[in-house]
Amino acid sequence: MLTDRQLLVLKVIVDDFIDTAQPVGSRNIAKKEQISFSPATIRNEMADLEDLGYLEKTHSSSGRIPSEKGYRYYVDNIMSPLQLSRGEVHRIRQSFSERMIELERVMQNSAHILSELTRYTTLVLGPQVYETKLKQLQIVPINQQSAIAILITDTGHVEHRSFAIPAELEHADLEKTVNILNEKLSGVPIVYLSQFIETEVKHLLQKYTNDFQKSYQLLNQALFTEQPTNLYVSGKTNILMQPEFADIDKVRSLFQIMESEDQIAPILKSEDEGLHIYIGRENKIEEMNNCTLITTTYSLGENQVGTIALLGPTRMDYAKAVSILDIWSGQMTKQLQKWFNEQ
Amino acid sequence: MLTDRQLLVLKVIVDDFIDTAQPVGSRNIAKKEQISFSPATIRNEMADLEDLGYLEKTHSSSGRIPSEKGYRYYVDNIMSPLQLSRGEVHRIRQSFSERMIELERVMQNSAHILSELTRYTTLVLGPQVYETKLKQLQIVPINQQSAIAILITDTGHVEHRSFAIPAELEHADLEKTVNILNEKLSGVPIVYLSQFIETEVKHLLQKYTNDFQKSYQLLNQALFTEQPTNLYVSGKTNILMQPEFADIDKVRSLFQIMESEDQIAPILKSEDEGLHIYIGRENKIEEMNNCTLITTTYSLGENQVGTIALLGPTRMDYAKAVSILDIWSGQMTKQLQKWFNEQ
DNA sequence: GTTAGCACTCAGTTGTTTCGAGTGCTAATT
DNA sequence: AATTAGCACTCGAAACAACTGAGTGCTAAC
Repeated sequence: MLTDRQLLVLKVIVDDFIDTAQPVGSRNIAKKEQISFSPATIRNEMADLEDLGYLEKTHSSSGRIPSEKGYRYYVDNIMSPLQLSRGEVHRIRQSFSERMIELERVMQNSAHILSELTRYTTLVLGPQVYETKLKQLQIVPINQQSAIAILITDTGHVEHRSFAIPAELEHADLEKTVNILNEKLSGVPIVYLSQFIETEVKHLLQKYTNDFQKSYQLLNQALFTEQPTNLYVSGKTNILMQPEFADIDKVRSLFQIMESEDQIAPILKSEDEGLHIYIGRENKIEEMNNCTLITTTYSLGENQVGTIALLGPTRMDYAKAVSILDIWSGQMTKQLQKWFNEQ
Repeated sequence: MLTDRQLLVLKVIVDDFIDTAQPVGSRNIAKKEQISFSPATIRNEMADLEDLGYLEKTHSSSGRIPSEKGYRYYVDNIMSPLQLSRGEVHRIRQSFSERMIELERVMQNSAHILSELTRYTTLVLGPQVYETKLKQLQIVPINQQSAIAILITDTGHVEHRSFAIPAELEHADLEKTVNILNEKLSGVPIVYLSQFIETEVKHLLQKYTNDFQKSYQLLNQALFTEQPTNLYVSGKTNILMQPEFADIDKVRSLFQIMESEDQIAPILKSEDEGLHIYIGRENKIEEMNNCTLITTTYSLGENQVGTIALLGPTRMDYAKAVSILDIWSGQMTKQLQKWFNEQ
């Protein structure tokens, strides 16, 4: 267990390093008002903290920087949640003020605002697709050859896709197909759609339409295209502002990671809900080993869970980042509950 | 006027520098097969080319690099269009294979493919909004409180917006309003919409709906929101691969420019159609002064013109970039014509 | 237990030297 | 008259030494 003075020294070092990105020396610590003892004393304490693994030196006669363990301790035991400014809280609230029908807009907007407030990179992962259900399907003809399908899921995902109407499909068949689809498919989980169509819809189409082949083709074009993107990244450029990314190679590899949803999505999906902090090598992606990732979840309905995360250097303003995520996820969950009940 | 030999030397230097990003010395030039004279001769030619302003030295005893004037001469008089590989042409063609209903998808897809093929950054600017006309409007109710409006313009822009249905609006009124809107608004240029509504639609609504206020509110919510994004950027990360952007500060300022549509859009809108090359300081943005921007236009209907551009270092593979843009814009214009006539 | 004092360490900066790729000029060659 | 070999010269880059200063650890005094 650390003494009070060790705690204080550790806190001052972490705070200072978060601020300046420079190793902290005993002399500078002694200058702070909170500190009432001499550099020599601090040096002794620092030596002890280093032995315990909370601090590191960049070289034998440098000041100290926090180790990953040091950050961990700071985050778990020292850090006090920051009181956000009224303006900051307002901005977060604001992003929920529009009527929420499309979850996408809210997520995109949130990503933008959070990355502006924190100056870190924001990653938002939408709710898991395998749980979402089709709520409504509309097919709007545009002209003789084409139509637009509008899909709305119970998670507020709205999507339009345009597609060609199979040539020579009779108008009556088109109408019937749409009716059948609309009636039968609402409430069906997206992942079971194709299976469900085989077992429940196919025979109806065969029975009620004149040209089954064409109707079936229509249906497939309307419903099955690529999966919608589920990951929103905002503020990538903020990474460039951090001195730890002065090296272009690091930026390059990190940017490449962030461009592929496949690599990012798994690490955002944490096992359990709530706030998680992954400091340095605690996350599994090598290119991110000098970063910290703070994730938190928001929930929509029963099991539907999405994730929002902030990515910054390990030397991150933890207090602020955590406070902002907390407020956001609280607001988000509240809003979603309200919205979910309304439906 | 340059002699044939000067032309050859200039070409070899530009080609070599495009390839290696290193100043080119007389010795290395002499080694090339195309060259049948000694380093000393080349040195004399290089000195002349430098006097004429086509070449530069990085320091007094370095090899030569092309000046902006040198690139300009190369582009205007020396460069021969590159024969693209079958695979490359195929990839470009492919991006037009889907049925085109939504211009957005095509643009996004094109941006992606071109930045992959060239390894530069691609910027696509959609057709000017002030010329586009509303082609069709559909309002699809989702539940008691909300509906989705689908707007389709004659340029193939498809957009959906969700909005709240004003409380207590009668269903009959909703239907009537939609009908009136659909009937009256198609073909109206977007920018005149609000004016047109005042003069042509307002009195109809007053006449045929019970609660004019509510209907009018509905209409405004459905039609007037932010302007859709018109600029698609792809392959920003490619910039990081260029050795001229090893300096993080340059990357930073360039990325910041590219994030704001306001700054990029004006330089993409060139006065006249066809291909344009802006080498170095020929473009007006200071942060882009060591870049080359190659733009070309595509047209849709009569006056509707969009722009696509490739952004890379001044040391760009001009021949390839130009060929690729040429092919793309040809395909695009052809497809759009076909599509436009069909409608 | 705390702190002043001091020797020691090491990154970073500055100055010096060396190396080599490249030039420009002159004189010899074709 | 055009080309080329030869050579002195230039200058960036790399390698190395000297110097500086912020910082440490240890010891002895307070």
